[in-house]
Amino acid sequence: MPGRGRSSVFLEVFALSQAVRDLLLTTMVGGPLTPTEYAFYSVVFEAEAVTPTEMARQLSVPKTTVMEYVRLMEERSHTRRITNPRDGRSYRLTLTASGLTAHRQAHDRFEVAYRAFLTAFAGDEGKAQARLQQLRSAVVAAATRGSALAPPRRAARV
Amino acid sequence: MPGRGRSSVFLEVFALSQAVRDLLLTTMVGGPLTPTEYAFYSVVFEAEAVTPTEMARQLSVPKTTVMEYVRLMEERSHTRRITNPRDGRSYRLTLTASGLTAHRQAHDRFEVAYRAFLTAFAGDEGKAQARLQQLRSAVVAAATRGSALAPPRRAARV
DNA sequence: GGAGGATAGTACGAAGTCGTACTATCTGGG
DNA sequence: CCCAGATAGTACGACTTCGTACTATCCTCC
Repeated sequence: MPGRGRSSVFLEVFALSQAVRDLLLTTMVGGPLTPTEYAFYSVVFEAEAVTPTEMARQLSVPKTTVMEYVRLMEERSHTRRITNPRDGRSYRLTLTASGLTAHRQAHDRFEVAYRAFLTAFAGDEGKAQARLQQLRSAVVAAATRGSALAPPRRAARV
Repeated sequence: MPGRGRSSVFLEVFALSQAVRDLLLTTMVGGPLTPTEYAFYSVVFEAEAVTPTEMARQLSVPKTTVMEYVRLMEERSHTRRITNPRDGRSYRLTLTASGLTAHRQAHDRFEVAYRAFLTAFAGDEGKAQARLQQLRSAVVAAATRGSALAPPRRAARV
């Protein structure tokens, strides 16, 4: 019998992400971007130009969610599409001038929260980030193997 | 100028939580509980008896979200209220027999995913969990200080 | 070089999650 | 004892996020 288990890494990840969300919400309120929006803008910003699918991969988020934010960014004229001559299905996104401005302004607020966090965190930021990436790699690997073995969502008959 | 920043711990936390969510969704589908439901059930299970507010604190989740899950659990008769003679506003929750059964069944599926993760993760589970808790503590601390200084949501005039 | 399967993006509707505002109860000081 | 402020839970509506199903384009190998 499980008894009073020591919980799990996954439960702690869940709680951690909620805490981050909460912190950023209170800090970034009043700015041009919500925390989640800022995350998507940042991916476009750092990559210079990305496809929606690539964004989904980098954030481990479903495509449909990405598309919702793409829609939002375009509605604000914060992003522009670059057609990909190599692939007619796809396109790449970049931030427009106003998109860059919004990102920078949001970044300033983000930095306030982030610095408060770093102050409270007695540890190596780089190491922490590396460990998180390691965890995610393992989770993604587990998901990949799992879906390779168990997934027949629709039945994969021979 | 930020250039192509190395991203941040927060962005990685976001991506990690999404990856976990994705893994658990595919693994726990077909079971009695969704991954998030399982999280809430687990808190009640491990604590024997908890108040909604305590659940919110443990998971860093808003009270309203907790209440939605409490409603769900009660609708299924998976939980029971224990009135608190000390505090008439509050009550504590415990899992009923059927609630325990659902939790155990969901737990079995959860374990499959969790073991797949542990296999892929070449590291110390306990340490990883401890580091995550450390991160959360820092985030919560930053949020607390922040709200103590900046928050006047309504204006805190003297 | 054409058919079959995979992949990129889209449309649409539904479920999950949450913020705001409110009521009831508790607690501490006058 | 009672008032003021704080805290526990609730009601309600809105926004976020997502799953499913679909179309268009690409790839590959016969």
